[in-house]
Amino acid sequence: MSSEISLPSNFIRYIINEDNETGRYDNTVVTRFPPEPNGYLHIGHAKSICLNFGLAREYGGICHLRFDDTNPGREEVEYVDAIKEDVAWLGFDWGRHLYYASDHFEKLYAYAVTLIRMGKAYVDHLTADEIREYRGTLTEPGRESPYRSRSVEENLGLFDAMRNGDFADGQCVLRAKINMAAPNIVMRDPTLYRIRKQAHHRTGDAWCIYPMYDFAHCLSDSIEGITHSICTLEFENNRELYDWILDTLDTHHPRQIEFARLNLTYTVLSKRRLIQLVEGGHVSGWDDPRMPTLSGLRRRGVPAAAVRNFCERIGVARRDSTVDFGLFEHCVRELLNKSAPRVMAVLRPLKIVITNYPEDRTETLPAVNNPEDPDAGTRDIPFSRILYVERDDFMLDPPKKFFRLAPGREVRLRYAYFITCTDVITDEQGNIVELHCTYDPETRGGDAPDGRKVKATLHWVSAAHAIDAEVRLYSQLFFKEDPAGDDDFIAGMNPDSLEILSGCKLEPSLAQAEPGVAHQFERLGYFCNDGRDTMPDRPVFNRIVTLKDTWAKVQKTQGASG
RNA sequence: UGAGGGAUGGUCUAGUGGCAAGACGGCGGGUUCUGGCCCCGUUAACCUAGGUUCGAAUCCUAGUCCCUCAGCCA
Repeated sequence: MSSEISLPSNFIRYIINEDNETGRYDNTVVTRFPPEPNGYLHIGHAKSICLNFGLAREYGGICHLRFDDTNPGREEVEYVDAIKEDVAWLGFDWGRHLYYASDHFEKLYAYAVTLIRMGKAYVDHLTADEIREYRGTLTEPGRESPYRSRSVEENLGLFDAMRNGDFADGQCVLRAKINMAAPNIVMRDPTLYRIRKQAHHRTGDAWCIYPMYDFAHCLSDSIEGITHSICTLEFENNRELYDWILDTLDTHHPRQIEFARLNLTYTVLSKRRLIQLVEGGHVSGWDDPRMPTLSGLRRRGVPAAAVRNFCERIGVARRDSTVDFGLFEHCVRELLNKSAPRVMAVLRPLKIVITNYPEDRTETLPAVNNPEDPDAGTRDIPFSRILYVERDDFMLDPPKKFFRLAPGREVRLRYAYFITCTDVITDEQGNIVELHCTYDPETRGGDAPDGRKVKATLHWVSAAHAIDAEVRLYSQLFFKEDPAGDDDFIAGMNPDSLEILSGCKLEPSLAQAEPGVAHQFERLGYFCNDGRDTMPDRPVFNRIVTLKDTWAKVQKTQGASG
């Protein structure tokens, strides 16, 4: 933890510091990450996870993982398991502090009974539609339910009957008795319990009434001894009810603090839209490498540390904001540049024959594994007469700033020799099928004894030794910066977000590449073996992120001006 | 137009009455056996109008714009 750079503060730390100064929570910090197990975690959740676990660690406190499982109709163990896996992958440990709101059901029920006894809650037989009508509008007060003045005894009996299953779904609910004219609509006698005759993934058939979020969340926080209950901005209006319930019940009262959720350019982060992508078959699943889900990022090859760094960089505030996706890519590159071993791979092969190199000869040449990490050592790569280079690295009629291979031009093959292009072989249609080059034996290893310079260094692979692979190139799923702003956001999808390349040529060392471990394909980007689709005879690699490409930028401006 | 929030370079975030700072991006340069990394330089902001103050991004007043809320979802 000593390697941490000092970060700018944020408003939450101010609040905690203040609480520590006044001794409000006895100088302890207990936070929690409270996902509902009804979907997969995405990078927006990562912000919350890093915040909650990070603050707890920073202040010497603890952070609970609590599943907010109060709605049996939409929650499943599959999601519970996936969420645990994702949080652990991100690098956080909840230790023995794993909870479920459903753990607290019995206590929650007792609290509800207490509320009834205090005359602060009642069983309402209005239908859902009627409750909506009675609620009023943003500008008009609501009306009181005719069932609002039932006696405590009657309410006690009715609530007991609700629990016993004497009523059908929707027949009645338990409501808090607060104020139907409250300017904050959340306070107009909110529903506390509803009837759901459905099996719950943990409590089975033990219950047929389930607490609503507003009731379960504050009390779960209270029961678990949470001090700072950090949530997103849309719960701001609910804070008044959070406080009301805990004040009325006069029990441990955590402080709810809201922050702005993460938005990212060119991506959607709402659960609803993510589900649409999966169920509509627009992606291959929750862990499609183009998805902003943690499982997608993991499969793509993004290191957890890069996600954590990103979450630190973006900060925490109360204003709505949209982070440039470029910042995320920067964090991924920054980390991978330091850690990823370098290899050579040719994605779009162009055959090269070194005409003055002996046909039966093969030699091995040492290559640096990671210039950023001297301890990474070197490896040997085979060189022979027939090679592949990248098609993009040759141009018949190169423009001004193109430094790579062209007829008559000399370039360096990385860690190998200088070569000069002597002939361009084309087919009947005029397509370039191969290049003939000569090499300078004096330049072995990549330096010319006479000190002559060359403007480009190309990556290459020996044809006879290359591994064939499929490589998947990913780019943004959406064209628009704000895809969610469209009614039909599916129409805004980028049809070329996945490009599959086959017949790619990899250097032999990649035969041992472990799934999910990133390598830099020199001059191209960071890639990793896809653990799911790789077959023994057909490796599949995912592109995690490209390298920055100033040549592409030059090309773009040249294209724009001419 | 009820209530609750929010407005600082293109983007994100600091600032808590005393020189508006950092990161990403952009632009220019250096270095380089990766057009990568690294290094140097540069660009560019306090929503508006008043007020308090020696001094205001910060405090006060008024306004403008944006977000959230009318689930038996969370």
